[in-house]
Amino acid sequence: MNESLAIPHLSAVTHQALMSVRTRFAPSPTGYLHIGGVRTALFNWLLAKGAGGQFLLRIDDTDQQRNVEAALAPILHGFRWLGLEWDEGPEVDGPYAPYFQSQRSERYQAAVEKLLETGAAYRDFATTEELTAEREAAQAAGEPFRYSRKWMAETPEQATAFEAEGRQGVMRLKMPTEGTLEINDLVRGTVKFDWGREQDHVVQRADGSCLYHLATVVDDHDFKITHVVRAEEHLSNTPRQVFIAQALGYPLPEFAHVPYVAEPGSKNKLSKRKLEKYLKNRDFAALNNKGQQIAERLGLETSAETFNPVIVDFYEEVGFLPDAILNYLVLLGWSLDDSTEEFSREEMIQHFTLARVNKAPASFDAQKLLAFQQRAMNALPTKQKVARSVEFLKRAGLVSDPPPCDVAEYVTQIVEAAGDRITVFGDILEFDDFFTADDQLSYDEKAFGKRLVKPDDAAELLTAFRAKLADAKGFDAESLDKLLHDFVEQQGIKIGQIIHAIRVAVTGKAVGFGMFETLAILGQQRCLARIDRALKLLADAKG
RNA sequence: GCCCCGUUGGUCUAACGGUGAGGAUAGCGGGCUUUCAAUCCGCUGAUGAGGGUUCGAUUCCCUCACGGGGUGCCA
Repeated sequence: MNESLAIPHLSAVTHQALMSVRTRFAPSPTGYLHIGGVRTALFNWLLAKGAGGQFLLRIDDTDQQRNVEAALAPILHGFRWLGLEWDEGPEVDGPYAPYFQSQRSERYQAAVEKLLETGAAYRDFATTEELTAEREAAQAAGEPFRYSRKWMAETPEQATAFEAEGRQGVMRLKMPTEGTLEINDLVRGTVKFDWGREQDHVVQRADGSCLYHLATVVDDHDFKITHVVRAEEHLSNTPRQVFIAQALGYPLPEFAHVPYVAEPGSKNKLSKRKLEKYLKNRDFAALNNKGQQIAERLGLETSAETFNPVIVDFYEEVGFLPDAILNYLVLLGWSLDDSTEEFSREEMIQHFTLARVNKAPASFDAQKLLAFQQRAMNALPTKQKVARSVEFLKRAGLVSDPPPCDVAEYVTQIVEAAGDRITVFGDILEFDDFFTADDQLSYDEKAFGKRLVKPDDAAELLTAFRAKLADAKGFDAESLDKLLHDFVEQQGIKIGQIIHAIRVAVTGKAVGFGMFETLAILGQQRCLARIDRALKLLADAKG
């Protein structure tokens, strides 16, 4: 063994340990997890996992909301459901706890004091009115606003004097007045800013509470974040954060500003507040309706504000597969090449790079999401499809809980016959006719009219076919296929003249999957019972 | 107003300065069929505008338009 082999190996390990990639996502506890936020979080997660590093969750609750815990729970739940586990953060903690900004005030206070000491910040006593006046004057003069620092207190004497006037002091950054800042953004490349255009931002209010920009810089440093990957709306905020970091003597993290996820069919940022507008988008509305229908069958108490395709909970309730959502989302702003579309979790981790993240926002496309879901669902083994479908059936009250012992077998037949008609697990509920008692089956009025009432020979044919069914020896799909075809030949009719009537009679619906599978699954007794009932209803209808 | 970022079919995207601008999804037409779905075959559809640089521009530069962000004691 020679040394030249051993040494590089060792140093590579050391290097990796030192340079361990740490990323974070910083949600505010708003009570729900936004799909656009998840996409940004996913990029962070992928970057960290791909480098063997850590992904952390930090809670931006500087606003001190009253019920942080309740508002945070759905967010954490959403991350877990998607399988975006965090290495450090709420509930799992970690070496740099606490991970809640509301609990880190002392850290921010210490930073403010240091900024003051080094002259990077100053106490300011301007009133809101005075600042507004300055702003308006600058605007009237057509000049960019820059605070005059008239009420800046650089000595304790000055501060005392201002306080004597009844003024309250805040802490402001003393920003450079000239020069340029160049940052090398991992997505956007070199971006230049003019220091002279930056404001003396407030970092601490009169009541001692600190603002976001200060807090985020301190936290990212404390948590040893190496890559700040966030939405592009923060790009313009970066200079002030760089200033704070440098003033505190922190090394700068890498920055990557990723585009936001846009509204369906537009380039506006996707927001939870404009749902009404999105519902005018056909595809978005279709997805939403699908969800609402499933929710209704499940008996969920939903409202448009808390249950819609912008919110991650929606997908869980309706029965999407997390991997399908991630696969769709990763392609919203990132691509590997000109043709690869399908990625497992591991493949995403393996291939993701910031260099191939797009600069332009990408619109949320409900149809394409559904297409990814469809594909993932088709690839799922029947056994898993059945297990999840049974859960949904139980929740909808269509099978009792605990289910009868043969439920899995029964549902397996349905799932297999349904094939790709099941896009999300909630779709199983559309086949409720397999789970209702024969004398409770409800008939679609339109279908009943068109296929049973209207054709003059419906009752006659159905009665004749019922007799055949009653005598049937085998009741599997293949035998039934033959049975019906023989019947049709005997009667000298086309199959279309009877098969729709049969479908409506036994399922109550105009559409469904293969007729023979349907009959076979229901079994002889139930088919006969349902046909009898349909014939009776038909007779009543014809009066 | 000023500063920063962006702009390829409806949508997501690909294209060392040299491709018939490729793929996906959607749409349309047709076949198959007992309905729906699926499937098969075929088709429509894009480089925001204008100037440069270049033998050659989606790609580089400038101007404009449009969209987004910042200019907050919001995050």
